[in-house]
Amino acid sequence: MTWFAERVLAWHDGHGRRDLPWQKQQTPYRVWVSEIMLQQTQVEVVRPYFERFIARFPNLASLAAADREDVLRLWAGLGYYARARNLHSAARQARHGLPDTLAGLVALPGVGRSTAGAILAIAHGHRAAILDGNVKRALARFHGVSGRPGERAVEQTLWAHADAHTPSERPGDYAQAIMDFGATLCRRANPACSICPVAARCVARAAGRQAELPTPKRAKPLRERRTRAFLLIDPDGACFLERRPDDSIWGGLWSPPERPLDTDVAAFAAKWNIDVERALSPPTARHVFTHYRLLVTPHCLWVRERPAGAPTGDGYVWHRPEDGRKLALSALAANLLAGLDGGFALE
DNA sequence: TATTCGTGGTC
DNA sequence: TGACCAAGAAT
Repeated sequence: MTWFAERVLAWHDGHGRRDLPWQKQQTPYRVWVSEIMLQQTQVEVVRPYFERFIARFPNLASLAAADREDVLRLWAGLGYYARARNLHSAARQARHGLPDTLAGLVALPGVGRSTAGAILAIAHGHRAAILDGNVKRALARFHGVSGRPGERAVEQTLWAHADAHTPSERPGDYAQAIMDFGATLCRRANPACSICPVAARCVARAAGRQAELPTPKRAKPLRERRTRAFLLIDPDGACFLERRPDDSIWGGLWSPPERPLDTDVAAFAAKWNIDVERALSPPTARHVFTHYRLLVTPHCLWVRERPAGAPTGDGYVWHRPEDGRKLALSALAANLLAGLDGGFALE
């Protein structure tokens, strides 16, 4: 075992997080679900979603037998909904048991090399490397790897370091140790070098380059999309929703209909002023109803404020040009139900 | 290789 | 408070 792995593992044994929900019964199914939820998502955000999901779908068979709608409902609010769609699809593909090889796991939708490695190491005890954002940051600093992760050469170098440090003893514990180490000590900002178990041989630490590594992505210009939301409210205050296409944002979830700015409002209203489905608890539930009044968001801008390279960041925000007030679309319908001004939150 | 996908944490 | 990004994968 390398000095680095030994030190990180020892640190985790004494100070790491070892009582997380998915660390209790480390079955392939539970590890798989947790690793998918944890993609680009912090531990404390995942925790309640994991508990609810496992309570409802305790094993592979129950998930495979579930309706996709129910899977998405449990995922609502967690983001990156392709993960839920892929998870459900993969459960049906592997209905009789998850693969226990790298190639078999990577063949499942939503499972890449790093997630497959985590499942193999944690659930099966195989010597498999992982390379998530935490590991990239820790290894880039420890070995002084310059260059943006994303460049082929940098990626290859980091994978090589990750593999070299992965021990044949306790590979699952090491996988969780190195991720926890990156998340809690070798943080992006304010790394805890003073108590770091590997600071003595850290290249970045010796050179005072902790803040420079890993090399940050290039900042990119803002983009903007303009669309219009159609908010149909029935006499009870329920809001009409429709299911979004899988390949769009919030794919598979329910939201107020979204159309181009030049959409014919009258035609749209005529089309929907019949029996349609409504939702009492947007954006996922459906009910049948008949009469709606149509509210059209006034010159709403659907603005992508995030710089590309920083995934979604400030998110998708509805702006009202008159006063600049803004609100996430996910809260728009809820505010309409509450009788707030045009769906925009009031101070 | 670059973009897209989301919500919330952090400074 | 806006900017950046987190237990990545798909396209």
